[in-house]
Amino acid sequence: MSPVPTLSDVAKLAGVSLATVDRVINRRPNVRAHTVERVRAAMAALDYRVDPLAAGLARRKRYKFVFLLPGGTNAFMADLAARLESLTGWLTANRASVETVFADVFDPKRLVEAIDGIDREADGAAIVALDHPDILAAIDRLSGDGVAVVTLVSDVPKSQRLRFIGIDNTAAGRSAGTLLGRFTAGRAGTVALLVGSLSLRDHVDRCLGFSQIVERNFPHLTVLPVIETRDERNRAERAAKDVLGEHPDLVGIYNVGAGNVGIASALRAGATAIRPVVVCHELTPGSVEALRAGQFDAILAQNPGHEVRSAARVLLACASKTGVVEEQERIRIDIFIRENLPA
Amino acid sequence: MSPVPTLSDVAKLAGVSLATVDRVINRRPNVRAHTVERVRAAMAALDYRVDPLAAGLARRKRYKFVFLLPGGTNAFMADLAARLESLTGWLTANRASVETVFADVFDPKRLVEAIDGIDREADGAAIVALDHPDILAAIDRLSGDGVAVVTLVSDVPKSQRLRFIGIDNTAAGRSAGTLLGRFTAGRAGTVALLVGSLSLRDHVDRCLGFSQIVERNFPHLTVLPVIETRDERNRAERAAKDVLGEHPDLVGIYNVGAGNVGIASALRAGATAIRPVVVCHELTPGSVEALRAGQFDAILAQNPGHEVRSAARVLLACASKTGVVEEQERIRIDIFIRENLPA
DNA sequence: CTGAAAGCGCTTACAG
DNA sequence: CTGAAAGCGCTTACAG
Repeated sequence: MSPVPTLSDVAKLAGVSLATVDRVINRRPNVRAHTVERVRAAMAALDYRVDPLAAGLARRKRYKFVFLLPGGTNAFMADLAARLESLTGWLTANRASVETVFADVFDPKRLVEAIDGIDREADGAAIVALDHPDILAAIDRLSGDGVAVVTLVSDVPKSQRLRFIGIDNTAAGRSAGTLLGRFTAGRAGTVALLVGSLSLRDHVDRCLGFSQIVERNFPHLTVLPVIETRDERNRAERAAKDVLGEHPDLVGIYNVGAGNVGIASALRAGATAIRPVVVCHELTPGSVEALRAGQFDAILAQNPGHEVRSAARVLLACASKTGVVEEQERIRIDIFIRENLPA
Repeated sequence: MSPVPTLSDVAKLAGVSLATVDRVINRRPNVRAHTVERVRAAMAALDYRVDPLAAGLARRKRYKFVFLLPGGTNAFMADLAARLESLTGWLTANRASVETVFADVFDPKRLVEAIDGIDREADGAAIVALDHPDILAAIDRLSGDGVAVVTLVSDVPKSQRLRFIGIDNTAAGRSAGTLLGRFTAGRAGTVALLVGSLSLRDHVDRCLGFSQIVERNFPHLTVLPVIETRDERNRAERAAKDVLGEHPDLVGIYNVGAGNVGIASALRAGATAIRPVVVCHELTPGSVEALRAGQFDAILAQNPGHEVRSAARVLLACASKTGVVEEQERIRIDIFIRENLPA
């Protein structure tokens, strides 16, 4: 017997053929209970584990996955798409291909159409979704048709998705609250809260976490009513300008959604006595530049490269019935200040 | 031709045998320049890429790696060892095994012995090293004997190591300086700086980055002379107690090395009017508890799971001559506050 | 310098 | 319900 036991070793020990061992390992039907037992015992005795390389090679199948991402100009989403693009080499090496579809996330009808339009022959799909009943239903239809679904970045918790790949957004909001609160160093005043849309679950969760922390731990800060920017740069700029103009006691801005370039530009235009503390989300050229320039104070982030790799690994593991290294798939809430920005 | 081109497709197109194509792909000797050209052209025309599964299966070789970690009670290092342990499944699946060796990092002589003792038949080694001339020489001997070396956590920059897997420690020190400086919210006073040892490159680098930032950006803070703790819990506790007793104006503590449990306990014993801001390194049960309890304010961390996986992937890629996803191997400086602690 | 053949450890039809 | 044989896409001796 070789140093590492093989299928043949198991077959020999159990006194059956290779095909039968294969049936037991892969839980295929038509094996007598008694035979299953014998094979199981032999596997246990030898501490046998299948060789994924050999199994992958022998299985002729190639896998197909679909990634459904938001269209539009959102820099983070563009980054996500780019990371996915650069993952194709790895995917090909693992006998998989991916089709990327872009859809308008802000419009439930279109998103439903896009989900319903996903090829039912696909082995899996990763979807940046809106938490809306119609979307939930569409995801469940897709899943019911045998396509494994993971939600990416923004979750639809009650759907039949296999798993959510993204950060805990309530915790991210709480982190933003603590950083902003502490960085204001005791100054009293108002704080502006900008979001892309109140119909996006991740944005709402961040608002919740933020408000909780500020109310409890920083009573000298008053959070202004939420402003929606639709994740558009111009609207974010307008909102920041208004807020800077109308509230001379503004000590902080938390931008939950996109549009950071607009905020930086508003900050440049309307210089105040003491610059407000600014906390935002995602490493994009605009946000990084503002952090470097000292206009922003902290960036909360999720790693888009990690997210697409995680989605791909999870879908592949599901399709090929192999395991997942749980710890590796946990997406962390990254905190960046000027000093720990990646090179 | 299949949807994805294979070796046979290339061989057919180039009018040569499989073996010859294999020689060209793997840069084996004894192929006429002209033949090489023909094969290269065919590969390019078909956009051929080798199937790593098939190649891995056909190559009968199994890989052996050695991980050299510090012995002792350091909680982070114990975590690192545990993560490595739980990676064995993945390693086996990839035809690799690892031997873990523990050595005293604080003693150059012993460390040299340990490095010299590494099996020259091994395909690669990951070493948590001390940046010392004798260690450098030992690493270069190992590397010269054909064992690929990566340094882990602490680098020996001028050695022949393939790559360093860890964080930028100067940047980590700068991050600590900014967080501690901003969290003190303008209060003036002294700051204590504890390190494990000034002969550890990572510790010294952190001190450097920290001092730079504090001097430049927080002139109202005075950094006290560095205290060495040898990464021992009791010495750290003693140091913290002394500093708390002797400096009523202490506003901050930065612990560069291990021994966080000792510091937390000193903090509990010697209650001061305003608790000093505490920044430390690594997520360990003790540091996490202190952060949760509000005794510590921030933890800088490197992800030990990521680090051992990265080391394993890099060594495996080197041994099997396959590629590395650069972006995936970059170890980030994680910042944790109570709110973004992993679940 | 080049090629024919065996084999890596599985899975897949097909036959019984 | 079970097995014999072919084959997945490479690499490895061996022969010439």
